[in-house]
Amino acid sequence: MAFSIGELSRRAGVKVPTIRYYEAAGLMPPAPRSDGGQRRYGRADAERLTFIRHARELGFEPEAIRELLDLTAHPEQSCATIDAIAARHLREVERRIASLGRLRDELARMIGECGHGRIGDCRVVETLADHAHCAGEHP
Amino acid sequence: MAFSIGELSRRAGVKVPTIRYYEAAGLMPPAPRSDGGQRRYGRADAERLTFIRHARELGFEPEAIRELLDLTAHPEQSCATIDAIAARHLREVERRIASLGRLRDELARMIGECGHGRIGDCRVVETLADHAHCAGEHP
DNA sequence: TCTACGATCTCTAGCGACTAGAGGTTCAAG
DNA sequence: CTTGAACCTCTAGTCGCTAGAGATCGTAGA
Repeated sequence: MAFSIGELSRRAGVKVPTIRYYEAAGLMPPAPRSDGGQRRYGRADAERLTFIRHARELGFEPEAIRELLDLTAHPEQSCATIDAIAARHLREVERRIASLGRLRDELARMIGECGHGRIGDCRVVETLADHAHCAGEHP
Repeated sequence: MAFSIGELSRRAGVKVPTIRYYEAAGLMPPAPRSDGGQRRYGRADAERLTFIRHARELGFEPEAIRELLDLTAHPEQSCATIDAIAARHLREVERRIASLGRLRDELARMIGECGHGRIGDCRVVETLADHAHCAGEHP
C-alpha cells in the first residue's frame, strides 16, 4: 500500500527527479517519509501524478494544473468559484479540441492521398495558421 | 508586402524576442534583411509563425513542430516517408483529442451539477489519471 | 533635408521546468 | 550481516523562452 519513489515513477511514467521537483514546486504534496527518510506514496499519489503528466503533455501550464487539482481537492468551496474556474478551463479545452480536430483532418487527408499514389500537397500549416481570430489572448 | 518583426509579432501573437529565438533555433527561416540590417517578412512567415504558436499551445515539442513544418516544405519526398510521419502524428493527435474530450465532459458535468445547486464531487483527476494503458511511451 | 524618437539590432543574463551527476545513506534480498 | 540497487540532498546544466543594455535604423514631421 505504501511504495517508493521509483515505483511511483514507473506507475505514473514520470522520472524520479521530476517527482521530487514537483514536490518542491508544490504540484505534489510533501510525501511522508520512512524511518530512514525515504519518500512513501500511495494510490492517490500515482493518480495525481499521472494526471499531472497527461495535463503537461496536453500543454497545460503548471498554474492551470494547480487550479484543476484544487477543483478536486476543495469541493467545499462555493459553486460560483468552481463554476467560474471550470467554465474557463472548459472553453480552453474546447478550443484545443477544435484545433486538434482540424490538424487531425488534414493529416488524415494527406495520408489518404498518399494511399492513392498521389503526393498531395500538404496544408498542415494553413490548417492551424488560419483562425488567428480565436485569439483574444495577448494583451 | 514586406513588413517588420514588430508587425509580424502583432499578426502572429508571438513576442519579438521569441521570433528571433525561433530563427536561431531553426523553426523560422533566416529572414532577409533591409539595407540597414532589419528583418523583413511576408505573409507566409506570418502563417508559419501562427502555426508554430498554435502547435506550441497544443503541447507539441519543437522537434515535432519541425517535422510537421517539413511535411509542408518538402512535398516532393516519398509517399512512404510522408505517410509514416503523418500517421505517427495522426495517432498522437487522436490520443490528445480523446484525453481532452474526457476532460471536457468532466468539466461540463461539474458545471451542470453546479447549476442544479449541488456541489458535485470533482473527478477531473480520475478523468485523466486512468488510461495509463494509452502509454507505451517511456522505455 | 534634417531631426527626433520609436523600433530594431546584437549580446548577455535570468527564469521556469526539468535533467544529470556527485557523494553519501537506506533498504531488502541473500 | 553484507552488499548492491535505490534513495537521499545539493549543485550545475539544458531547453525554451524573456528581459535588459547599449547601439543603430527608419520614418514622420518641421
